Amino acid sequence: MDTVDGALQALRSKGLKITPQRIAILKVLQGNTSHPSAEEIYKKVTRKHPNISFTTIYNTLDVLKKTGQIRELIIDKTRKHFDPDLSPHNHLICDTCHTIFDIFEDFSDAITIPQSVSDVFHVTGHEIVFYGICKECLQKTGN
Amino acid sequence: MDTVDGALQALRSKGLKITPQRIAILKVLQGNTSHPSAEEIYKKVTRKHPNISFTTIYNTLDVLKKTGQIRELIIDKTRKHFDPDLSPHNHLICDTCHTIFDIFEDFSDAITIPQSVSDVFHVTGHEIVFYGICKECLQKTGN
DNA sequence: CTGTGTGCAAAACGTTTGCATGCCT
DNA sequence: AGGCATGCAAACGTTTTGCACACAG
Repeated sequence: MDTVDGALQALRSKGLKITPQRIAILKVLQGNTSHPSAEEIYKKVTRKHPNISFTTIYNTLDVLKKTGQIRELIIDKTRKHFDPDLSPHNHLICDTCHTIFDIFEDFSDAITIPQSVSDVFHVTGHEIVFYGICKECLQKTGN
Repeated sequence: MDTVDGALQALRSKGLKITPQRIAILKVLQGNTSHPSAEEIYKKVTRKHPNISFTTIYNTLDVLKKTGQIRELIIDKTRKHFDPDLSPHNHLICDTCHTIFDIFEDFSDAITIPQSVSDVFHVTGHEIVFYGICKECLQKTGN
């Protein structure tokens, strides 16, 4: 997604409804580069919207995913993460603190599927995940 | 891991114990290219070892992971999968049936971390996951 | 004999569901 | 008015934990 307004229009155009809860969730997501989990979104939304439920968070994330406005990341063993940045990019995840970072380098030139594979599998996309340790954790651990 | 015997020796050399349950689990894993989940391993082991518990499955998988004999795949939203093949390779996952396939093409030439990234993150490995639909599901869905 | 491994049951965890009510359009 | 959205509580599936007992070394 780009802007809250754009996202709202996308919802409206599909007959979906604009609610204060959805607006609040979209505000948290807009420009968010922290790859939040449902719980992180819940916590932030709760600050200004104390009565919101997890059901609504999950429902809205599902709607946004299905309308192609956010991406679900399968990177973390323990929970799902969401990324409002739809531009093609990849991720680094710290083995220690589990923070997810963006990497905008383009590797797509080399990622070509050989004929032998495309014969038996229709590839629609790919995701590269880098594992390692972030600077902060390196310093804490006494490199 | 390569062979059951090799894996057992690796355990022994670390003061860990060889039990019938561990042997049974290793037999299921040896040469297994189906990227089984804990439950799939449990089901297979149960055939010859009806009293084994899930605790032992998880415990053994954890031990094998920590001794570097199997790899845990973070690919599937709903459960963990394990891969005894430690050779560098990547995976395809079918969006429909969630089967995981291997792809042995080497993309590493192009996957170079730029200085700007390695300054703030120490990369130890990476994994490329391809998404799409496998041949079987394509045919069922009426392509 | 020591301590690691096992199996059971219960708990924990993130996520999903059923349902009555609420509210956007 | 109609139907989608909300919030609650309960259910779900996977994984983890506490504990007493068993057994490999």
